[in-house]
Formats: sequence, C-alpha cells, structure tokens
Amino acid sequence: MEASPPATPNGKQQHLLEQLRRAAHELSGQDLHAQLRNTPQAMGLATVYRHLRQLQQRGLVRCRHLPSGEALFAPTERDEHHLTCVDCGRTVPLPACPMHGDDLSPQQLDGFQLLFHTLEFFGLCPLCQQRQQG
Amino acid sequence: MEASPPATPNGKQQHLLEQLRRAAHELSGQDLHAQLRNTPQAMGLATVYRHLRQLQQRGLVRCRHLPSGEALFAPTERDEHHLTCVDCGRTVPLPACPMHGDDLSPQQLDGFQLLFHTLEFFGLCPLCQQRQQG
DNA sequence: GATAGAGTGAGTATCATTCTCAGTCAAGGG
DNA sequence: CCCTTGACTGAGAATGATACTCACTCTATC
Repeated sequence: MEASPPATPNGKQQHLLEQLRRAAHELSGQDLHAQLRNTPQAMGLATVYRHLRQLQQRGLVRCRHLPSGEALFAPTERDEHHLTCVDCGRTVPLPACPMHGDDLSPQQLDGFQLLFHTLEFFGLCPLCQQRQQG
Repeated sequence: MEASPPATPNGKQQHLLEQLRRAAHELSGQDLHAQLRNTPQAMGLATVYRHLRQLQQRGLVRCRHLPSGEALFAPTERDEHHLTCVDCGRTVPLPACPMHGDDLSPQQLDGFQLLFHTLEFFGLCPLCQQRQQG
C-alpha cells in the first residue's frame, strides 16, 4: 500500500504528532482518526491508539482524561492545564502552569523517569451553580 | 425535599463515603459495589455510580482516572497524589501535595466554585525502563 | 387505604479503547 | 528471482467502565 522512502523511523507517528502540534487544542484518538480520514495520512483507529500510546511512552505527548472517560492528547511541550465542571463537563484552559516536575525530589521520584504531569482543577461552573440553586 | 439539613441527606451516600474513608486507598465504583455486596449496605452498581457523582459534585469525594480508563475515588480531605507508569500502569502515592487550590487567582477561577484538584505525574517506572532497554 | 414522589437496581445500551488475526510490505538469503 | 521472516496495519469483534431505562418499592401525606 504505502511505499515511502526509509527516511523516518515511523511516518505515522510523525503525522500524529504534527497533527497534534498543528491543532489549537487537545484532540482525542477519535478526533485524530476522523481528521486524518480522507487524507493521504489516513490510518485505522487501532493504529492511531497504538501510536498515541508509544508517543506517550516516549514523552512526546501528554494525555488527560475527561470525566466522560474520553482521553485527550496534546504535545508535551504545551504545558496547559484546566478547570473542569464536574456537572456539565465544560472545560476552561488555565493560562499558566503553577507547577513543575522539578518540584519532586529524587526520593519522591523513586527511580521513575518523569515524562509529564497533569494538574486539573474541578468545581462547579457558574451556570451549574445557578441551576442547582434554582 | 432538600429542606433537611445536609448533614445526613442520604443513607446510601453516607455509607459510600464511610467506606471510602475507611479504606486505605482509593476505590473504583466496581470496588465499592463488590465490597458492599453481602452486607446490609449492599446496593446496585447504578446506585453506586449515581451517588459517587453526587458526592463528587458536593465536593466530598475526589476522582482520578487511571490510564486504563478506570476511575478511582477518595475522600476530598485526603490530599494524595500519584506517580504513574505509562507503560505498566503501576501507581505510587506521593507523600505530600506540593500544590494547593489557593494558588489560583479569582480571575483564573472564572466564577468556578472549586471543589478539588488532581495532580498526577507520569513516567516510566524502573522496571519498564529496564525492559525497554533489554 | 389511596396516592404521589423519590429512590432503587437488574438488565441493557453506549462508547472509547484494546484485541485478534489475516493480509501486506520490506529486507535478506538461497 | 522465489521464499522466508518479521514488523506493521486495520476491519471487525471483544472488553469494560459507566450511563440509561423503567418497573418496582418504599415513605409520607392526604
């Protein structure tokens, strides 16, 4: 099917990473699969997830889970965190990350090779506060 | 009616909360359901999840998601965070939380009523680092 | 009692993710 | 040139956690 020159070790992972970098916000596995459909870089859903996991293990993408269970992916270098409503699920990005992995002592790291972190705040958004009072 | 004081609004929710407080570590919805089976406090799986969501919305329990997609619940007052291996999924609790919600400015909060936060670090555990090199 | 409303749970539906497995490709040997 | 080997792929099925449905059961009130 695909006879590409042996330039890069893995073209599909590169495509996924570029897609994530191009995107204005985090994407789910389903999003990525849908966006690539009908393009020359199209790939099956299983392949998307396979490579996302590998990219994550190589520290190139980070991943967070919505309350809905959906996982969202973004490039690791984008250090963005969120405020999420536990009622309606609405998510607001926070402008800056008040936290860095350096804050962990070697003893706390316990031999782990740190790849990324997620810091998520949960609460009730203004609309859901209103609705609950009404 | 919600006219009654919120101290003991619902016996089943109380049971779930007590179960979580008694437990040495976080529990999933399935765990809670299984642990209560064959006790006087037994309740259906649907009821467990219903009440867990309500407890979360009232700020009484926090919830985090494992890479496997499973959600783990703990009482909010237990301010525990983790180091998780993105390969094998092993999780190590961190002794202290280097982060507090107070670190968010009112402007950042954007009207949200803050309930809890999750701070999770991801990396490769020593065993998985070895295995990947071998 | 009769009635209304909230709470419940067994079974089913949903949906993201993972698994299976047969097909395809690339490289190297004979 | 075949032929083997191994890695990669993806369609479809399996998995598993969670949400939904709806008939049933309490409880309180009339």
